Amino acid sequence: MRIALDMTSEEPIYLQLRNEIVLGIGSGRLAAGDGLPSVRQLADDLGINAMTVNKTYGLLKDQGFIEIDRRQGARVRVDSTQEPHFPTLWQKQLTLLMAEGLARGMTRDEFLATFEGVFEQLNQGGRIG
Amino acid sequence: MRIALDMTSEEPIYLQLRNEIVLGIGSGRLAAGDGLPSVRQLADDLGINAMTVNKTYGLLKDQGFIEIDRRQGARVRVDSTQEPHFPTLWQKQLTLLMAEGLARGMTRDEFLATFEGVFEQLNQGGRIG
DNA sequence: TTACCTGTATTATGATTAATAATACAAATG
DNA sequence: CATTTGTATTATTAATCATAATACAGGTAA
Repeated sequence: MRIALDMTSEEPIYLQLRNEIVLGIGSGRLAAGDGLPSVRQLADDLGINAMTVNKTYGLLKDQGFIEIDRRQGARVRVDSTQEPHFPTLWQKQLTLLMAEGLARGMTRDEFLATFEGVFEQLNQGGRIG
Repeated sequence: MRIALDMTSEEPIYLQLRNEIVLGIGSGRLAAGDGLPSVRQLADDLGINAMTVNKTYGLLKDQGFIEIDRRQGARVRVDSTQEPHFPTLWQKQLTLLMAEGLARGMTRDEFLATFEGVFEQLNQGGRIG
């Protein structure tokens, strides 16, 4: 899976990496059970420190997206669903995002159109099989 | 307008404040042309430093949500729309958010329902007149 | 067993950011 | 002329980010 990091961004590297992996899972490019590279391997590929990757993996584990097995490494969880207050947080983020859109003058139709477009995009990203 | 800050949050105060104001604008509780409190006034009310409020106002100005007039203070912009690469950024954020939802097992219908709910909530928040 | 590769913990360092505090200043209002 | 606006400056404290160099426990495979 291709991962692009912006070293000039003010967004921390470990967060960028976390987001890229979540995007991979959400789009299906990373399927449940798929293994992730080892922290050293991925750090080498991306040209960053292994502890930074480790921080990302720890975060993804805490957030329930992956599970970590000694020796086997990190794998995408089969049931990423069970996070207690996820719905509340998610809705809060959506509220802020939509408020920003409304403040910019977006209409309900524009919301729906963008929504549909993103959904399509994510659904096409998956693998066949 | 009521503003609640969480001093224990890891989200910076100036960002929390920025988000609260954007929520105010998006929901219509703050209408175009409305004046915001002075930096010192708001800082006093919230029990934070005036320079922190100033940082928030500067950010909101840079992002096109408010305009700042010496002596008159800060006012909500009438045309918050004209920000060049806003649509791209907005879509990127929505993509990440929806990917997170998909990874959690959310369905298309759940997306739409939540979306409608948040839209309603924001539209009811506005003022009459 | 031995050698290797997992994630992880530790300690240190340098750079940046967040928040506060105490002033000070230009500009506009009353 | 006194007041209030946003803003700039300087300093300080605390926290975060990223790196580096190791080291360790625990599985795996030669």
